[in-house]
Amino acid sequence: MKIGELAKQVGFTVETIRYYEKEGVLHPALRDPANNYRRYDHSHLERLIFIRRCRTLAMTHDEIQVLLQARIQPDASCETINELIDEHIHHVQARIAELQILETQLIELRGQCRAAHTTRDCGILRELDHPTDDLTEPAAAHSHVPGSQCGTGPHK
Amino acid sequence: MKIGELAKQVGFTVETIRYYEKEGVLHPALRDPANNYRRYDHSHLERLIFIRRCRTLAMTHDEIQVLLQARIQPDASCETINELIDEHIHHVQARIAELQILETQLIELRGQCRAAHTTRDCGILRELDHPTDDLTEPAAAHSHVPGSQCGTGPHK
DNA sequence: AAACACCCTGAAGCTACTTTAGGGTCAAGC
DNA sequence: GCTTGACCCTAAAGTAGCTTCAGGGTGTTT
Repeated sequence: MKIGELAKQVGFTVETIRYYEKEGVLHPALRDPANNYRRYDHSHLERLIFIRRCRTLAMTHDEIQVLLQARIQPDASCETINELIDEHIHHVQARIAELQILETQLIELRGQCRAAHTTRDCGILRELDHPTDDLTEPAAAHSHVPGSQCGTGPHK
Repeated sequence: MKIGELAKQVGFTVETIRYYEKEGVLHPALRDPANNYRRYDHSHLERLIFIRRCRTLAMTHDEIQVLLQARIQPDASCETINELIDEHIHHVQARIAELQILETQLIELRGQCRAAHTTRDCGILRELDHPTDDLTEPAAAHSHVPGSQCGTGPHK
């Protein structure tokens, strides 16, 4: 199977798959001696599906590496895995909580200016200029689950 | 006021303030001719507090630039501002919804392995290996409010 | 005069990719 | 046999919003 075919089957772009190889998340493919094209088999496909599932669950490459490592040690305890998932759930929950606070603040801010008039009289700007509540930490500061401005592009 | 003093007052690091100047978010400071140190006055402080408030609300630098621009055109309509905030609220809400789906999926996954045993029998790994539900898009794909792996470091 | 806190610059690192630039391969159609 | 278009390759730079590093000057205190 060539890389384009594999990409189609797992729902990554060709570039992403090559990137994964470079980063060591995916084992290097064998090359066709005739043209240097990468050749993939079923094991690559399985591994990529695994990786895709993990990314869908918003795990980092580090976390995925831990899981992939565990996967090839069938006799080891799976406690590490359970802990990893638990921690990850906590990250996600923390991020949700942060964003909900953010949502509340934004809605309140929006309420400062219901009708459109000049910026001079805009309650939103006024509020941003002279915060009534204290300067809290930026919302995205401490979670590994991101805050508000990173993942712009699509995956395919 | 020197940069360290300013940093302390607004809650950014010195490096962040220098970065903002380089990026054009903050106007360049005057320099002390004796030692080339940056000198700040009250207007810089106000502007930085404004920026900090916006970042706390998880706005991008582009969004902040729009607001800063509006702030110096007191006779213009503030409709742009209202729309910007509305859109931003939608981004945040979309992100929350995505993360809540993610949370559900993770908790269900976690439920596949309640007791610690060998990885061979770990329900979590089994589930990741052979996804029962279809391969959906990664959770962070389409929102400008990030998904799960960007904002690692603290702000101060 | 040494120690230490503070200031400066420019460049690289971070995450997980995407985009760009420049070029080779292969099958089909004229 | 030659072009067209789909596919493959690499290396490097760009994305967002900083942080960290390397290397060096300034200023106050002891």
